[in-house]
Amino acid sequence: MGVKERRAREKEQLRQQILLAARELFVNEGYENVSMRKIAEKIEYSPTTIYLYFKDKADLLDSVCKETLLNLLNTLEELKRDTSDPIETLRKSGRAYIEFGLKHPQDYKLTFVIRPQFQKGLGLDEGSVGEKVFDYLRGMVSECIQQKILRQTDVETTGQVMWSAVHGITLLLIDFPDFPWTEKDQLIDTVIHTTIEGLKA
Amino acid sequence: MGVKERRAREKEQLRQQILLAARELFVNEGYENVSMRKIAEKIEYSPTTIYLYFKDKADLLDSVCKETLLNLLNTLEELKRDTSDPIETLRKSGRAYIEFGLKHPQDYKLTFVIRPQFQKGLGLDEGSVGEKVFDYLRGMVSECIQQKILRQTDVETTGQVMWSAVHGITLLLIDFPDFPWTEKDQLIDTVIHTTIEGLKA
DNA sequence: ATTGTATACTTAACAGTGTAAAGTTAAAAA
DNA sequence: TTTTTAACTTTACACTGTTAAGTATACAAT
Repeated sequence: MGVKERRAREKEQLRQQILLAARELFVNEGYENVSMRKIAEKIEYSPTTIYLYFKDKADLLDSVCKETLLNLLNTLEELKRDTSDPIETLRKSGRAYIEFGLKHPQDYKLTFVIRPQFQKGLGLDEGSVGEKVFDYLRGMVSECIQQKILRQTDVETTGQVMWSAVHGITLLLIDFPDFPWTEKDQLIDTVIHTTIEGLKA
Repeated sequence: MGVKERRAREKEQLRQQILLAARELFVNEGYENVSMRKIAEKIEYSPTTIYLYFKDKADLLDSVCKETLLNLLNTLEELKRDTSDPIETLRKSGRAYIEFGLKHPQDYKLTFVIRPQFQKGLGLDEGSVGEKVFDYLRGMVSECIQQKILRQTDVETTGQVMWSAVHGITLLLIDFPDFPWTEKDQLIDTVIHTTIEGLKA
């Protein structure tokens, strides 16, 4: 009876092993430079074995990105408990989002730039992790508006403006590391501060 | 005597032909899905001929992006003449930038996302077109600050915040077309308005 | 205990990739 | 008319994602 369960466990284990190897390679070498054969070599299985666990390379990417989103969500949610001032929470969340991107630049690009190129269906579908991340943002913004801290415009727009701000600075800092940015921390703070102030006005 | 010049002209012509074919294919099929053989087929030359004109595929991409930046720069500079109110110019330029990105989404991604992945040296080097685009932005911001319309902080940071705002919303709108954005035009206006107001405060 | 069957994995193969090296042809220079 | 140079092509290599067919092992049924 327990045999079947053990088998299932072993299968899941290999699945995780593949996922881990894929993530490491994607992050270190870049999605395009990682071949199925490289992943296979790393886990010491034949290349085609991967196809027993994932539909194709894009599906593998998909799963890696889902994990990344989960990590991001956890990072953000840990934060929420701390303060009760909603605007402070918003500010901190913005910083945490950007720092997450800068700490895991490849994961961030994989999730928010590379993946959309392959999967038009953005992974923000109903019930997805992506949607939960945006729900988190929506909740924060909503609180700020309720407390009349932000100009009472609709929650959606406000949230989207906020997202676009942190997304923009994150990607620029990742993609153009040699650009003569002003001091990084100060720049990030200014972006967040500017956006929030602008949303108040 | 004129022979050599005619030859040079013909060479340049083929170079342009390759560039045109590459751009069209990149834009329509995506950089990764375009092979040197496809480009060659389009111009009716053998694949390796391209290598007589461009170092490799990345170099081809490089040249395409340079053109894109030139187009962007022209679009922006045509705009500057119109108004004398610097803040209005800034607002219009922001809109123009975003609209350029949305009108040519593939070109935009090629230039600001794909290319940096291959060429670490961002094409914002001294004397480059990329630098000129940022110079344009710097100039506008500088005027606004001189007229004390924007909070007197340093020009660089202000410009970078502005860039990050327009870059962010542009990429999000391109990459997540199925996301439930609020009305697009209004969202874009809000992003620009928010950022500028935030920079004033 | 022996047979049949499903499961997990591998081998072989296909059509395609970027690109280097060598070969070809035709025009210009000597 | 011969030699040199320039423009282009052919061939080839090592690699890619992925499909189809093959194999071996563990389980179930007789």
